[in-house]
Amino acid sequence: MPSPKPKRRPSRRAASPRPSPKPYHHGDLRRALVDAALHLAAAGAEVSVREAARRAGVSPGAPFRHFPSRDALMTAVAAEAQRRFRSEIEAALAAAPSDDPLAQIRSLGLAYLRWAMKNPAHFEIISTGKYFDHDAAGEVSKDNAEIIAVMARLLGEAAARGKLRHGDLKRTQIAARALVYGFARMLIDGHFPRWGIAEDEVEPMAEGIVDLFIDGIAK
Amino acid sequence: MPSPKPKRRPSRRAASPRPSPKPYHHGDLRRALVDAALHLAAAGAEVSVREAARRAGVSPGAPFRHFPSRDALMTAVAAEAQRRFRSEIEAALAAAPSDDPLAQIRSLGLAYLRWAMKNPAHFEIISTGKYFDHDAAGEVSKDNAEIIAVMARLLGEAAARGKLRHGDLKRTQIAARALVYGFARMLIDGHFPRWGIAEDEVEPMAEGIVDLFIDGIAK
DNA sequence: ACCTGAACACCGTTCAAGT
DNA sequence: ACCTGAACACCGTTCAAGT
Repeated sequence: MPSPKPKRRPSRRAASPRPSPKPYHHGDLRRALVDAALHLAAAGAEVSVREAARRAGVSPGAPFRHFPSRDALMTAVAAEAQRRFRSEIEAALAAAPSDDPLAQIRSLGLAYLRWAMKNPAHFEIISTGKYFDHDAAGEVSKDNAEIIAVMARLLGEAAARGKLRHGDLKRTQIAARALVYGFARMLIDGHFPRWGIAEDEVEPMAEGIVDLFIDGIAK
Repeated sequence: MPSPKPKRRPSRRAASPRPSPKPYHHGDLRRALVDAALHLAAAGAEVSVREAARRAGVSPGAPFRHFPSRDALMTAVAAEAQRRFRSEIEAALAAAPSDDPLAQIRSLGLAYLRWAMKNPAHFEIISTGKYFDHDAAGEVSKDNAEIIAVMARLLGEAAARGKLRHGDLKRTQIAARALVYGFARMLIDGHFPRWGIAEDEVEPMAEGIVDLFIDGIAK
């Protein structure tokens, strides 16, 4: 991952000869904290408010001017990750043949798994229910609901064309989601070594289970 | 869950007239700490070494005489939970028709999901890769490997009788595990409300996806 | 308006000292 | 042999005080 280094943004107007190394007003501390948290997570570290503050060059109390709690920060981080996740999935769907719903479902599943494999820590932040207990996380829910809606539409089209063996679309959709969610989670939770699956076998296996599932539901 | 209350075991030899309310030697502090942690988790609380020590009536440093770290305590907790999980699954398998591998696989899947639904916090402790990073957790791995082996045997039998559509048994097994793991995790991570699945719809849905999957792999 | 820095109540963990 | 209790370095969070 090419880590976009902490951008020292030019101060808002005329830059003073020597830009102060620790400006009193940060400019966009909120954004800097979210970025720091994303980098911490991607590096495999625990995300702490204090460490994010350190990375942003501010005092331990400063983040609480922008987020009422650690959970609120993590919710913002999750929203950003979910946004990236969704946009990658939509790109994959756009590249798939638009007249074949099962092929589109396959693309959706593969894009889902590929993103999770490339961004395991961010996937975990999106997935785990530790933050935003209710669905107070409007943005996260919205982006997720969008993916759910796309999948529902694709399943509906497939059913309309007589391509599905099973009539209960909701059940089919939950099973599909459980499959990819479970695979991604097993990866993140470190189960594959115990299953004798080496790192370079994960991606082919991901493809394999998507195909196996689609074969199973297709008529 | 009938909480087995912290057993005040009789002091080792002749009990003094009034048993001291806070005995200096605990008897089995290790066990008491694991039990406390299991109860804390089941109650939805964070498991902390200090809180477990408090529950066991000892000082904050005492647990470290029995566990080198918090992770070591959690590993012991996970081992106990995994043991219970495995024994419930084996009971369910024993009750299923022994001459029908697909029916046994169905029983296995349902027992897996039922235990996870009844013991979400314990399932999470077993599943999450935060503790016992490698497979240093001998007991957990052994009990889990046992379940994996049973499933592999059942799939092998089903294939030998020509009951499977797909020849790649490993792939089929990973897909099956990802399905139940993902369903359990979605429950724990709190995703079902966002999917419009109420609490009393979870169990039928669990059955539904197991049946759908087995239909998909059966010939 | 935004940030500092000290403070508080929590953790995990260590270690001398007690019994 | 096992536990206490103080200590240390961390957290999240609050709040007066600074600019």
